[in-house]
Amino acid sequence: MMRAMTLTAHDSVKHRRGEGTRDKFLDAACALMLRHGFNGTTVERVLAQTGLTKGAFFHHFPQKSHLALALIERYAAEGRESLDAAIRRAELASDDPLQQLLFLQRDYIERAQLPTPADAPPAGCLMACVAYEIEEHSSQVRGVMRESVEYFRNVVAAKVRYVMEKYPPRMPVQAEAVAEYLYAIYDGGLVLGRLLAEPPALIRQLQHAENYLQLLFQPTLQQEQATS
Amino acid sequence: MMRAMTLTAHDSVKHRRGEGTRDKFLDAACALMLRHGFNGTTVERVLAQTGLTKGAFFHHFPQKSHLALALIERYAAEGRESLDAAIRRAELASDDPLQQLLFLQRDYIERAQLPTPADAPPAGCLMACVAYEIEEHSSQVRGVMRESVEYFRNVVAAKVRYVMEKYPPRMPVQAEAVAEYLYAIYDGGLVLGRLLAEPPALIRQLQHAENYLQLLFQPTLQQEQATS
Amino acid sequence: MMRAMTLTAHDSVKHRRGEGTRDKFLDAACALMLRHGFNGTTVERVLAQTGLTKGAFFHHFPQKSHLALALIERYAAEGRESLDAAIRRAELASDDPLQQLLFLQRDYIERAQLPTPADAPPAGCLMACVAYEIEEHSSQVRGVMRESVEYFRNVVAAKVRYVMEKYPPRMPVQAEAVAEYLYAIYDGGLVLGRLLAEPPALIRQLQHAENYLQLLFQPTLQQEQATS
Amino acid sequence: MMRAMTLTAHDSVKHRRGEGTRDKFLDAACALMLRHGFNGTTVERVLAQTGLTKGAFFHHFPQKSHLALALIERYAAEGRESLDAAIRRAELASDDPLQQLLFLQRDYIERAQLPTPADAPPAGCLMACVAYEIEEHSSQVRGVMRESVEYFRNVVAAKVRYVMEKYPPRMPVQAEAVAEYLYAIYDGGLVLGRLLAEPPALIRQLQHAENYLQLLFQPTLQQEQATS
DNA sequence: ACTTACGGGACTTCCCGTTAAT
DNA sequence: ATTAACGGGAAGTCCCGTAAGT
Repeated sequence: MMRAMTLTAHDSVKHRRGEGTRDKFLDAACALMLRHGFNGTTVERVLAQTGLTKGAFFHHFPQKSHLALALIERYAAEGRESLDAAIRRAELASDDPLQQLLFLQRDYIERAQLPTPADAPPAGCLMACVAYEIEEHSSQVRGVMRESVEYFRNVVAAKVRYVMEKYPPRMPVQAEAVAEYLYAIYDGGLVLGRLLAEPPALIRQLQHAENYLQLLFQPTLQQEQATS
Repeated sequence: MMRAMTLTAHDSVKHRRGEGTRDKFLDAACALMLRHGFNGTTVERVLAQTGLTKGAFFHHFPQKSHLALALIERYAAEGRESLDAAIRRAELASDDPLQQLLFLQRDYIERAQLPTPADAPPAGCLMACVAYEIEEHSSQVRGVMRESVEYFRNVVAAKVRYVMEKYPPRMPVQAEAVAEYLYAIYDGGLVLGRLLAEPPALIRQLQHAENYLQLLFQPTLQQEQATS
Repeated sequence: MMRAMTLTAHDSVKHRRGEGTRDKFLDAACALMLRHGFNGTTVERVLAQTGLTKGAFFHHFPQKSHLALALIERYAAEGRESLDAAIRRAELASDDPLQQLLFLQRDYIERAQLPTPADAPPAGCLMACVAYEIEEHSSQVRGVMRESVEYFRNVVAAKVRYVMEKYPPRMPVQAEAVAEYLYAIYDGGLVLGRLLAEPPALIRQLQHAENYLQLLFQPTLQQEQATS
Repeated sequence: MMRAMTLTAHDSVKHRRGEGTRDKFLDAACALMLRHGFNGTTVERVLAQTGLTKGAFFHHFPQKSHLALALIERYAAEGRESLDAAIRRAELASDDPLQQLLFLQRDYIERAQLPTPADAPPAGCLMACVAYEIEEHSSQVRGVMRESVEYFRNVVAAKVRYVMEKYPPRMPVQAEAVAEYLYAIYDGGLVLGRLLAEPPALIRQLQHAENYLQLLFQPTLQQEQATS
């Protein structure tokens, strides 16, 4: 969640022989998951997508559940990196915490607007996908997902706290809850985009979240914002 | 979405022989879907839950996909009824469109707070569940889902338009987008509740949505609201 | 075997209520058998063809095997009647036994040449059909089939014996074997017609059989015959 | 058709791992087909016969229909080889085309007389078997069958043409039709053997076919032949 | 590291047959 | 006599996983 769906190959410098194969599996499985869910992503389908063979698959993932875990771990790591990078960009752009927070939100909006290849799977959150087949997965997978959300919440909540110190909110809110909310509206927007078969629905939700941040914290609220 | 998960038996007055059986299947399948997803909801599991037999299942649902369609159709119908009833309650409670809208939102919050049986599946939206296995499902299922969201959006947007006529929004917004937003934050909250394994997370999101409505439309904004 | 495939309704005078239904089942099952074999003729397919329901089927045939038996018995009875009628026609046409035998064979050829409706199943012998799934059937069914062949053989062999008394065969043959042979070439022709997807193949075989009878018995063999 | 049922193992010199398994399936399936037909030849029965597993079966035949095709293709290939070998033997035995043709026919008769193991399925033609469940099979299977018959017809017709050049037939016939006839009487004899539950019935039909060839072509017809 | 053959079980589908009701 | 709901099991397909081989 909260970052553009990037299925592009990793840029790891050192490729042990076979690392590429493993990533091919992860890339294919990720795309299939967003189309068919986890149980619908059969090993055979992954093999068909990659052109590799069963032996190769089970060499890298002794159990299919290992694939799910690796997928979620990679997805969580990408999410953290994506957040950290966006925070850095925001902090470079302004010294004011509110401007940084708004910059962060706009950054996510912009990335959500990037064009996607025609054959890309419908936009979606791999974790939400797993969350809706939750009892098919191990507690380890659930742990990674929870920690991933908590990481986002903690990092963003820290920023929100700075904002709240400087800009008293118009309504009583908690920093963690605001951070969570930004996560929730992103995932909610993705679901809505799928239900309506209309990916831009996500953008509209993210803009409401930006509105909310401004209404909550912006002291002088003139009509300087543009909304679609 | 946007309503408590009600798996209670139907109260239709007169059952043709076999209607009860069909509903038993739907009830069990609904609960299983929210735990395992559609592919994880094997017919065998449904039979184990209901104590019925394969013959009975196949009699009512010649293909397993027919179960998915029936499930989604029933869920959509319940959602519409739930919305219509909540709208009626809101209109009885006040004559002011903004108060009605806020009442509606609080109504959903209260229903989300109702205690659930210990063996209930984790809170979730059946449509979101299907949306994350989207390519396993027919276009008919997708159509029912889209129409269901559109119904919610249209009904709520009508109400929002009345609000906007009387209470000019502090930021430029569109009625449909606001209605959509209420849907999205509900589904996003459900996903978040699952990712954190913490169902009350949904409540916090719904309250932010209420905040947003107030900040947008309420002319005199004092500190009378409660936050968790 | 050895008669045109007649699937037309029976002309029984007295129809007890339900007799029509039973015959509908038999007609539909007969056509399906010649397309799909016995195991491929599922009860559901018969129901789809007839528009009747399962209860009606099992009312008339407590087991599916009863259908097979009824089918074979009806087919055997029709075969006997068909033979008896052809024999009568032959005996009316000439007093000479050889001419009668040749008339009989030409009668079968003519009936095999009758046009068939476009939606008729490919020409075939219901008994051959059953014979190729032989171990799926009861000994009772096998008995009816054997007796049916024996009836044909005995009736025709009697005629062949008269021929042999008057016209000593050019090669030593037995009356029963000649009768059998006429049966065999008919069924072989049907198989060939199916293998080549070319129904007229049957006619060519029947004409060879006629040739054989002439070569065996005809004292003065001039070139009065026409062959295709 | 027109050759003894040989289910003996292939004598290919070098087996890739797994070829033996595939042939085991084909051998077992062939025997079961002749007893139960294709639909009666369940995969489970094949497994019971071979002692192999479902996984192995599905590995070699992704669909059951692929088994049918493989079976028919192997059967057709064996039929061609069998015919070619018999033709070679006939051409070694005599220089006279008529003697060769008669030798060929007697060759088939002799092979049909070979004793069969007690547990062998009733004599039958795999193609006739499929032909009587024709609509259960793909057009590819039908094509292989038609080509198989055409091969036999063309090869034998070529020989018959030589005979006709040297020995003008007593009745006007076509070479192709005579070749077809030899095929038809073989398959008809097999059906008759099954209907009478009396395998030797086939031999009697084949001898009539031999008679026919002699009556048609043999210039001086003495009583040197033996009949059963 | 990667391949092919295989093992074996689960799942959907299909089918024969029964039963309660009319 | 005929229907719909249902029972229950078998069939074909699919799929995860193993293992021997290269």
